[in-house]
Amino acid sequence: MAYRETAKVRDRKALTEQRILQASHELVAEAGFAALQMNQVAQRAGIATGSLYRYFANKETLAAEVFRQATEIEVDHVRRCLQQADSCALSRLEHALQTFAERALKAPKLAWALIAEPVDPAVDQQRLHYRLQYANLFACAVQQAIDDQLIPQQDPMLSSTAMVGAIAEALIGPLAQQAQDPTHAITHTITQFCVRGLAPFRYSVTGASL
Amino acid sequence: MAYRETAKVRDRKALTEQRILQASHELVAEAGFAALQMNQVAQRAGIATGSLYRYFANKETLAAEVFRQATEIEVDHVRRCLQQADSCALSRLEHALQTFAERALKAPKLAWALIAEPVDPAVDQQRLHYRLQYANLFACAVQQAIDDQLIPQQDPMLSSTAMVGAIAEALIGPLAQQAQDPTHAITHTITQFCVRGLAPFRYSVTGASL
DNA sequence: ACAAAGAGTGAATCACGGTTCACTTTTTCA
DNA sequence: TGAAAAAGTGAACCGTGATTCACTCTTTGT
Repeated sequence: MAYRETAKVRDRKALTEQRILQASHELVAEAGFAALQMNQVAQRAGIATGSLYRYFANKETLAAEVFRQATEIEVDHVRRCLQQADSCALSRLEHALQTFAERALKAPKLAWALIAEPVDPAVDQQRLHYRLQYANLFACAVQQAIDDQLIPQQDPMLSSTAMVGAIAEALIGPLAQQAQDPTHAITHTITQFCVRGLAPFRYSVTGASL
Repeated sequence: MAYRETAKVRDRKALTEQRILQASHELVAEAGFAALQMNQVAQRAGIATGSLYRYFANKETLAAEVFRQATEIEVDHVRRCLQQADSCALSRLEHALQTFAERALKAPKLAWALIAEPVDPAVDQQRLHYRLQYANLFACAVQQAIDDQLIPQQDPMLSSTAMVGAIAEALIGPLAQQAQDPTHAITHTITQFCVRGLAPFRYSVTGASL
């Protein structure tokens, strides 16, 4: 036996894998999973098509991993918003929604790919998994708000899903008109819509928010 | 010239075209536009693959027509709800949302295909067109409610889009758990979420709806 | 320096599904 | 009835894009 993987090789392989994932991420962010084509990925990563298959068993696996990483980042952002301990559950939720909305609006193709684009069973399963994480995060905040009697009793999961849907549709749906209003105004409006949906009785008759 | 299309032939052709559209509609309703494959359509319609092309120039055209017809039906349902003159704008809107939600929940695959599934440019353009009709209908009701001072000033189009998104996501998104609650309860809940999103100050402190 | 083992390559292959077209069948009318 | 015109057929064709594989290049330990 005259060969055993050494650190140098391991590092190079790790680097190549990173380049593959990076290239894939770029393609998806630019034009969705439909643009994730094996020789495009290879070309952008600077390797041969065949080499891809030394790193990922098949396209499904690669796509699922790209999806997983991308969603992880998004979920982390939202989680961080919800962990700030310096305000009430409802404000934190509002902040998280706003972040979610702003990030979606800044990278609409990516957001669409993660939220809605159908790909294949493996990715759809990943999507389900991370969707659950998302929904759980929001739902958890909703539950806290309920416990704190800031909003009335309701199914937190359903509300959470509805809020994600409202934001997604308004910002990246087919009718999302590009930047008629400035970014911040539009995300604020839609966030307010969501929060009001949860919490009718915390708002005064003049409609002023918390 | 020893041939000119006669009534008999015309009728038969019309019938065949109907069968093609019917078969296509079934396939889409069962598994989305991805299942709209030319030889599947032909088989279900009981004709040869080649014959399809005597009726539709290509798949794009067929898909667009299937989409158009299906959406027309849905839009009509909603329009009818909004035309009832016997109640206030907000009640009508609520009724329309409820109808939209119930129909989506009963045929989720079809709803998904019409609302979200990406197909091809021709269909996407149709989608944009009918989405606009949809949004306009809801937005019109929202505007009326604003004029009647039932809800505060807001961008009716944005609210309308958000409501459609909330319903779609909650009912047919990847997290749409099948029938945990009875149909009516779930559509009612989500409808209420939407209406509250519009109209904070019409609700009393107890959270009772109009 | 050499041989074993893995890593890298990219042209060839394969699967899938839309489209075509040479052919058959049906319809119409003189 | 016969010939023109159209309708119907389905196997062959084609483009696209994932996957394979026979080959070359690198790396490693003796």
